[in-house]
Amino acid sequence: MPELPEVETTRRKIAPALLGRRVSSLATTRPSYLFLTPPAELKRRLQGRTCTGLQRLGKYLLAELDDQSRLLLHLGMTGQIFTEGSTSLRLLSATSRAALAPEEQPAFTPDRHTHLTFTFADGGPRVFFRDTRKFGKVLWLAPGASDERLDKLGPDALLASGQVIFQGSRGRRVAIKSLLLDQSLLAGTGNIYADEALFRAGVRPNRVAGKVTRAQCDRMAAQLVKVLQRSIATGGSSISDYVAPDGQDGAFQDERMVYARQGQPCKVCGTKIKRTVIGQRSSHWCPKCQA
DNA sequence: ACCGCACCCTGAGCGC
DNA sequence: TGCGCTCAGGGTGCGG
Repeated sequence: MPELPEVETTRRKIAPALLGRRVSSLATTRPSYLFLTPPAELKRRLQGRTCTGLQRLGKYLLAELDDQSRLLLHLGMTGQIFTEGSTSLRLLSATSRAALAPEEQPAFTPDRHTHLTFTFADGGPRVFFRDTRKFGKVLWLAPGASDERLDKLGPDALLASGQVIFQGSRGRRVAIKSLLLDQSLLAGTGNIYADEALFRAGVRPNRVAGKVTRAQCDRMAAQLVKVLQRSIATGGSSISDYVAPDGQDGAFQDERMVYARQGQPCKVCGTKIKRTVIGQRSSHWCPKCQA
């Protein structure tokens, strides 16, 4: 689910439900891949704490706590953070959703994929962290502690510049698409928006990074920023407050030019959109619009 | 330093 | 209905 726009949307949505509320207890699932801090320690560290700030670093969320410690969260591929009582339709499969009338929305109860359940001292709505594939991450950071994951992040993708991409790409033989996904170059770019930015910049995803011109880098940076901002404005590609009864996805869905549109006509020139695999990620592009 | 690839895990959708 | 296969918005760690 989450690239920069989805994580930012999550941050904005969840912040009001988190800030200033004291955690009375934390429930977790069993120790697993996603717990970089073991569940038992996590409970100990977070009980009694109050969240004083929530920031986004690339695709990471970093919660600041009242004892100066911090909680690092990553949503991986399928992570979701949401409050009790928010619509739970998007937690169900598309087929389950379609079968339900709006008034039949079931109340969400933590299931085996709900790895964190925050209960607050004020007795208000709980906050859940759910991740079916467990590619997400949960890490508690002691006051003043740093983490290599954060240290190696490049500048935020919303601040992308042609200069950064140009310099970072010199001498590199990887595909430019792979470079755009490198979080140490720019933090926050993911598979959808890399493809969308490359289309809008008119650059083929498999171009050797070191051969991309300065002018192309300028276009890629400008289009990346534009597409990310636009997606944030529409609430991201799949995370949104409102999910139509028919199970329709997020608003940015309709604005995608290439991602997951293989075989369909290019919205600009009508040529069939191609799909190829670059760096183990599916890539979508127009053979005519992208040189 | 760079590069390509295996791997972490679960579920949906498809063809047979 | 079930089986086997492919696919999925991410990141790490390994060997060459």
